This record gives sequence, C-alpha cells and structure tokens, in this order.
Amino acid sequence: MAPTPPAQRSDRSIPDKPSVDGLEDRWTEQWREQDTYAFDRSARRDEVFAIDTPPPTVSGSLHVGHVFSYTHTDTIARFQRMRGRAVFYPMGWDDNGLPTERRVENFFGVLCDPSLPHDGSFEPPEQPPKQRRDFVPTSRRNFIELCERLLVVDEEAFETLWRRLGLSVDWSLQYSTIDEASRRASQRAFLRNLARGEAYSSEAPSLWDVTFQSAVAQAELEDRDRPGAYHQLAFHRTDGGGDVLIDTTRPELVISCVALVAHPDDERFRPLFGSTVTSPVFGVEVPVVAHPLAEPDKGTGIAMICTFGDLTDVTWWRELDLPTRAVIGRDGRFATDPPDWLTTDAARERYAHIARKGSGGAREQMVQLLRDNDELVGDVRPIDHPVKFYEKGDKPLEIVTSRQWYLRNGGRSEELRAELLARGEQLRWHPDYMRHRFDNWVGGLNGDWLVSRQRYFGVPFPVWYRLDAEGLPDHDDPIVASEADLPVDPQSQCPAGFTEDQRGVPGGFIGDPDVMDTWATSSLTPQIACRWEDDPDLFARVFPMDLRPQGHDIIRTWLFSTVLRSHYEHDSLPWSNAALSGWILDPDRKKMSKSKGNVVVPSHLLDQHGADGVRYWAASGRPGTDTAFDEQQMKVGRRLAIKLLNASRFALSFGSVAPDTPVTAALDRSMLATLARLVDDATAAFEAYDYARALERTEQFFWRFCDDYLELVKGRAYEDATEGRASAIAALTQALSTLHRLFAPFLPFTTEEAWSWWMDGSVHHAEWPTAAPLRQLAGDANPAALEVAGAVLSELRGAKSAAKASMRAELSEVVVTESPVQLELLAGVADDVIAAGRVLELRTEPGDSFAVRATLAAPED
RNA sequence: GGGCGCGUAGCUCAGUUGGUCAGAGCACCUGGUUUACAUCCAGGGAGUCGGGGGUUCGAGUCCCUCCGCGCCCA
Repeated sequence: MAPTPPAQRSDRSIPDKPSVDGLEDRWTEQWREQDTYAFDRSARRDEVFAIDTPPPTVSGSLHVGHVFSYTHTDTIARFQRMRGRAVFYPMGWDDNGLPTERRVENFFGVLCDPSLPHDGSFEPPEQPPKQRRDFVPTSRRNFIELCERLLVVDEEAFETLWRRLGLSVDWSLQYSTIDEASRRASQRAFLRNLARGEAYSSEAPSLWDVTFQSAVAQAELEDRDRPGAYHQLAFHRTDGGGDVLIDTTRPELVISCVALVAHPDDERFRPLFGSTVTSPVFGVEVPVVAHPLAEPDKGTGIAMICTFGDLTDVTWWRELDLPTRAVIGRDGRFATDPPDWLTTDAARERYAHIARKGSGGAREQMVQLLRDNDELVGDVRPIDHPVKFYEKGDKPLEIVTSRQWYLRNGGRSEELRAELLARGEQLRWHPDYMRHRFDNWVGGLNGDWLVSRQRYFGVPFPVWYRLDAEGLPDHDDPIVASEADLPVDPQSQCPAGFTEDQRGVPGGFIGDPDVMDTWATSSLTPQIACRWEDDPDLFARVFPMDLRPQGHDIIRTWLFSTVLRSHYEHDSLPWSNAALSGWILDPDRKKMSKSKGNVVVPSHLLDQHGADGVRYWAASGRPGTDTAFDEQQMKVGRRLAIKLLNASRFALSFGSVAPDTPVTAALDRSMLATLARLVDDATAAFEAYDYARALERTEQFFWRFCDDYLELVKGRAYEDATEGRASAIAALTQALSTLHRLFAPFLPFTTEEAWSWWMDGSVHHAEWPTAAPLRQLAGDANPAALEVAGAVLSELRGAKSAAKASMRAELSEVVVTESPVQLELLAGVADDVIAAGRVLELRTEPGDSFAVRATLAAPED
C-alpha cells in the first residue's frame, strides 16, 4: 500500500458552508470501513515503521496526558505512512497488576485464591456483595477470565476515544498484558533467562512493603522526607574501657544489632576495631568493625549494624560476613518469641515489651527500656531524613529475608552494566539529552532486578519444586514447564510426571506461589506486539522496532527493562528510537495526575474543540517538554482548521487548469519557492521527530499564505481566461495540495475533508510532499518577491486602518522607498500589489530603508 | 550532594552554526461586514531576552559565576 501521488478528481464537490463539526464521526467511520490504517503484512522490514505503543492502564481512565503524548506518536506515524512506510501501529492494554486486581474484585465481587482449582462453570455473583469479606473466592485462571471479560467493556470505551482523537492505529493488532500470548511470552522469556543463568532465585534480604505484603524492586522505590529523631545509645566496652555512644533513628533495632562500624581511617575508633561491646538493654556482645561506607561526620561517627535496618546494613552484612539477626516479620511486626541470641532471662523478659509490636510501638517501648536502664544519653533530637517507600505504598519499607526471583540487570556486574550503557549509546533519543537519565540509572544500579511479587494476580513463574521426605521444597533444582505448554499456572496445573494428588505432600511437589513484577511483562511489549515465536513471519518484518514513545518518568523502569530483555533475548536493541514526551501541567504548573485529582477528562475537550483542535494543542508541545494545559491553544487549533477549510474552498473556487499549466507570474513562482523551503523544513523536522517544529513552520507559512498571497492573487484569479489567471490557479493548486498534506499528520479530519472535495483517495495515503517539483515550477524565482509584496500590502492596510477606512478603500497614490534590489523584485509583482491594495498610482523611489507613503483617494459619495 | 532541563512582552512559547533576533500566538486597545472566512479581517502599544562578569568589531545566542524553578538520582 504505497502512498499515491495526488490525483485530482474529475468532479469537485465543495460545500457552500464548510464546517469542522461532525468531521470526526464521518471520517472515523470511513477509515474503519476502508481499513485505512491497516498494516501491510507483506512489507519487508526496511519498508516498515514499527511503533511500540505504550499500553495504557485499562482499569484507569484516559486523561488529557494520554491525549497529549499519543497525539505526538500519531503525527510521527502519519508522516511515516505518507513517506511510504508500512506503519505497524498496534495498541496494547495494560491490565496486569494491582490496579486491575482491585477493579475486577470490586466490579464482580470476587477474590483471587490461587490455591483453588479452575472451575469451568464459575460465574461471579449476580449482585456483587458490598463487603469485601463477602467476596467470592475464585481461582487464578477464573480471575484472569473475569479480567478479560471486563476488559472487553473497558477497551471499547478506550478504542472509541482513541478513534475520535484520530489515532491511526491498526486496531486488528491488539494485545493485553495479561492475555494468553502475553503470559506465554513472559514465561517463555523467563525460562530462557533461567536456562542461560540470567535469572536466579535466592533467599536474601529484600525491601518489603508490609501493606502490600510483597517484595519491591529498586526501580519502584522513592525517597520521602519523614520526621525522625536521633537517639544516642550507650554500648559498653567489654574490656572495661567505658561506653561507646552511637546515634540512631531506629533504637528499636538494637535487638538486631550485629556489630558497630566506623570508617577504617577514623582515628577516634581505630583502637576499638577488633574489640567487642555489649548492646544496651539486651547485653548482646557484638564486634566493632571497620568499613569505608561508615560516615565519620554522621552522628557520633560510629554506627550500629542491624540486620536489617536499611540497605547499607545489607551491604555491611554481606561484605563483612556478619550473622543474621532478623526479628521483623513479613507483617512488619517483631517476632512473638524472643530470639535465641538473647541468653539471659532479663534480656528475654525485656524483649517481651517489644514482641508483636510494629516498629512505631516497639520504638516507644525501647526508648522506655533504654531510659529505665540509663542507656539513653541526653534528649532525642528530631530531624527530617529521607526514608525509603514503595512508590505506591504509605508505610516505610522494611527489609525482610525471603526467597525471591532475580533477573541480572547489571546491578552486580560491571561488565553487564557496560553492555547496557552501550545499548543506550546505540539508541537514538528524542530529545537527545534524555539519554542521561538512562546512563544515570544504569550507573546507579546496586542490585539485581527483583522480579517476584507475593501477589496472586499476574503472570505466575512457570516452575514447581520437588518436596523431600520432610515436605520441604528443593529450591535449587526447580522443575520447569515445557515451552510447548505455556502459559501454565503451577498452582492449578501439575508438572509432567506428577499427579495432582502429589501436590503439597512429602515426596511430591508444590508450585511456585509468586507472580512476576508487572514490568517483567511490560518489558516484553516489543516481543508481545510483534508476536515473538507465535508468528515468526510477522516478527521478522517488524522487530527490532523503530520507535518507543513513552514518558520520561519511566526511563528507569519501562525503557531500561525493555532494553535489558531484548539485549538478553535478541542481542539487540528493541527499537532504534525512543521519543520521550513531557507531562501536562495544570494552570498551577503542577503535574496532572489522578492522585492529585486535577486531571481533565478528554471527551468533553473533544466535544468542545474538536479532535483537530485538541491535536493542534498537543502537537504544539515540543518533544520532552512539559506543557501547560491550555484550552486557549485548542481554540486556536480549531480556528486553524476552520481557516484551512475556508481557504481551501476559496482556492478551489477559481476552477481548475490542465495539470501541466506553467506557473508564469513572478508572485506565484516566488510563493512556490517559499513553499519548497517549507517542505524541506517540515520534512527535516519530522525526520528528527520534531513534529512541533514541523507544525509551527507549516502554520506560519499558512497564515502568511492566507493574509498576503491569497489577497495578492485573487484579483488575477478572478480574471477571465488570461495567462495570469492560469498561472494563479496552477500555483494555488500546488500550494493547496502541498498544504493539505503537510497538515495531514496534525489535522487528520480537516485535511481529509478538504482533500475529499477535489482529490482521489485518502490524504493519509498520499505521498508526503517533496520540494523538487515545486522548485521546478518556481524556476529561479526569489522567495523575497512575495515578502516584498506582502510587506508593501501590509503597509497599505496599515494606512487604511490608521485612516479608519475600509480595506476596500482606494489609494490614489502610493510611493514605496526601498533599495534598488528590492524595488526590482517589487516591479515583478507590482500589478498584484496594485490590485490587492486598490492603488490608482504606484511609484517607487530608491532609498536606504523601506518606507511606504500612501494617500487615500477621496471617498465617493 | 550528583545529573539533566528551564528562566525572552501580562500569559504560552519560537528564536539551527554569534551579525535586520528583539519575534509569534493568546490577552488587551482601536478600527473594518455588498463577491473565502464575524467560528472573521486589519492595525496598535507593550520586553535592561533571570542578575553579574568575560570572549568578540558585534552575544538571548559562546565561556565563567550567582539567583530562581522543575525533574531524575543519591
């Protein structure tokens, strides 16, 4: 489906009163019927332009931020299509993860219980119960089926809106991140990572959200400033040398203390290294050790290492080979029974004060115990300090030791990090400076990617574990699913060679209980959209893709993880270009987001300003730049669309001439020369993914075209059968055809409408204009001729306006002063200036600077 | 604390390699309807281009520094 050269229809049909209203319905319907944006599956790879569309979260609602960034991508898609590429433009829906889990639960009144077997005839309650405790438990597979059922409804609403916005998506290329193909791709990629040693499971301390009851990855962390307080605690030297004071914000963790640490160069503590101290309250003996990560100017300069209070503790624990003394459980509470390293009855009795408490309650108790023991020195000193949170959570993260799956991401390998940085180098970023975000992130990675989540809704790990005679699982030698069987749910399916009645019994097996991080699936959107392994022919034509459009805030998550997966699986980038869009700011310049409650719902904007008006605003936002939400700009866009219809109607109203009619008038040729420059400009901008620049240039030309050129040419175009008239019409035809196509990516509805009045086929399948034919028609014309004519005309309008006269008023005499070079240009277009300005006599005088004197003719009675 | 970006008319922003670059649109004010457009057209005022220093014949444009805003990371 190569784009076609513009071909005029034999019969024109131009409405008397053009309108932008109703264009969306009409053309949306036509594009659907004619499958205008269908991907050509026979295209070779080098003829394809493939886009890795961000799948919106389907359980949420679309807001104006989506409209903004998806419009950017669509302008690129339309440009590439007109340039002759077969555009692979799919749409995905992100329904994997927590938001959907909640939505499906509440909508149907069900809860997912992965331990339940699949029930082929399960139906959710007709009236969903109001109370969560009355929700009906159902299996993971049933839950996913319900999700897919709800998705059909959600998708329809989204699709309707996207179509109304004019996205040129091929709607036959849809996927959702929890559908069968996505689960298969996620599991297949994981099994291959596992086989190659890129994935592994490990029993290790990891960040844990006690509310969500799940481990959390580095990419999902954020620091938040929280009030805290330094407590100064006294440890006691076992050599009788007195006390060692440490400052801590978490005195409750004294129970987990395994050592004190100071910087190896710190003279104050050097004598203590290798000695031991006993902890306050509990009297546990711990060593004093040295490590460079200890900060001499923080607190007293010596700190306690607790397993585990923060990530530095984990590092110390690992590097100094310290024992584990974890007491905080997955529920965030201190263990019920006193830990076995408490050897005295007194210590155990004191522990009872903090047993079963959360960290806040335990702290209060601990402070009291310290005071009672006279081991809290001075007052507590309040401070604000950064605390690690899960980005969706509202309780500080704890560090809990548990078995988790990891994917190596360079956090523990200099070599891999270098390879990934090289991938970032290879990628073309738009705008370019965004690459620093990627480099920063990769450079700052400090651990592998924790991909398992202790949730139930999501893609399960396709593995099982053998149980030994005691019923304990063997995690070191998992039974993996066969690729042919994917996707599998190890909770309701049993591994080959086992039967269901062996589940959970000694000598039998258990399924892995966890699901994958949603990014573990989202990081495979290129593979999913391109139907990796499911449709090898398609995959070969579209992968690696051309463009990943996305927000700059998820470079560390989505972009990075996608690069990682593709690096592993295909030894390539997943796409050659990444285009980062900015955010929409509300009038107070705050980011619009659902949680802030300041989002604007797009449907009423489309009603009010029309899709093209809204698109105009969106496309004015430069790549990567945050943009203010501005309805005024949408009004401007709507007016531009109306202007385009009116100008088109006007230009076409003069009739037509034979296609090979020469353009002879100097004004016409000058206009075409200017237009040729515009085409070069707009094309270069689009090639650099700078749609906003292409729009700005085109719009700028268009307004001048209307204000000056159309006014200057209309007298001649109204004439009868002259060469001048033929030249005007030939030039107008070229200009109009070019402008329709240049505007098509931005105003798809308006341009399609105007195009349909006089051209065959869809403007969206027309060839993108090139400058060469325009230059050929323009000959050696100087673009400056049109500028001079426009400048003089503008002065004439100014004179009439100053005299409060009508623009139709006659001027008896006009004298233009200008350099000889400019005057020569003016001479060539003088007749058009005289006609447009209603000038009775035009005289010129050579001079140093441009000046126009105009005298109004006496008004006729 | 590190990285990145941004500070140009009341508002939103253009200003490619330093030389008609001091601009556009909106808003505001004034005027204009018999042959494209009142969902319109024309005209007008308005800015020490964040502050200071430097390079240069010449600097929103390059360098240094300071101030302010935002984002990412620690």
